[in-house]
Amino acid sequence: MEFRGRAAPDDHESDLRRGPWTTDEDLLLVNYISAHGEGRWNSLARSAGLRRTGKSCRLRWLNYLRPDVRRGNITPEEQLLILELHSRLGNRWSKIARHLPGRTDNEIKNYWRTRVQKQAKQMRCDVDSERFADMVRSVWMPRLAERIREQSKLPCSAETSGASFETQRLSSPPMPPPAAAPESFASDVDDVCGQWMQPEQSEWPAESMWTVEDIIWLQQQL
DNA sequence: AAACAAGGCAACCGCCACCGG
DNA sequence: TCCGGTGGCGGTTGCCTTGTT
Repeated sequence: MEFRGRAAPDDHESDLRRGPWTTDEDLLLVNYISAHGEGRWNSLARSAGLRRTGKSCRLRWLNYLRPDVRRGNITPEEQLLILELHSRLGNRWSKIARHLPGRTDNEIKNYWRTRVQKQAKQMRCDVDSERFADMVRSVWMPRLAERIREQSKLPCSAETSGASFETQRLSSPPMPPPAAAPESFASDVDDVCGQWMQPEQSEWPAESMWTVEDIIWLQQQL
C-alpha cells in the first residue's frame, strides 16, 4: 500500500525526518526489530539508523508494520463490537482495540470518526448525545447482529467463509426486539442504516474472531 | 475533461503516567 | 523529592483518493 497522510520535509533543525515512511525506512525498522526486538524506541531509532523519533518508529510499527496487524474493512462483527464497547468505554480507543485482535486503536478511532460520526450527522444529532446512543443500542446493533446471523446462514464457500463462521452456534436466542424509537427518527435510521452496513456486504470477511453469541452475551452484560 | 467537495486514514502533537537515577 | 527519559493515549491535521457537478 502506498503511503499517504501528512507530508513533511526533512526536519533540518534536528536532522529528523517527518511525514510518510519510505519502503527503505520500513525495511530498516522491521529488520532491526526482528533482530533485536521492540522497545526503547528512541535508542532503537538511532541504532537502526533511522532519522525518526522513537515515537514515530513506535507508531509505525504498531499501526502498520507489526505482522499481526489486520487491515481492510471493519467486519460487521467488529462494527458491532466497537459500538458495544464504545457505549461502555467511551473514547477509550486502546481499550476497545484490545478486544479486536489485529486492529489498532488508530484504526478504530478513524472508523468511529469517519463512519459513525457521519451517520450521526446524517441523522442530525450529536454523536455524543444520549439520543444517538439510544438509537445505536436499540436499532443499529440489533440490525447488525441480525445481518451477521443472516450471513452466517448463507451457504459457505471455501473462498468466502472461514471456519469460525461455519462453527457458529446458531441456536442462540433471537435478539430482543428493538426498543421503541420515535417514529420519524426511526425512519431516518432505516435510511441511514442500510448505507452504513452497505460497504461491508461486498467483501464479507474470510474469518471472524467473534460469534454472534459472543456479541449477544456482551449486550446482556450491559 | 476539469474543477471542486467530501471522505479516508497515516502520521503528528500534546499531555500524562510511570520509572529509574 | 525531584527530574529527565520513555511510552501510551486521545485528539488533530492535512494529503491523497474518490465521488460529484
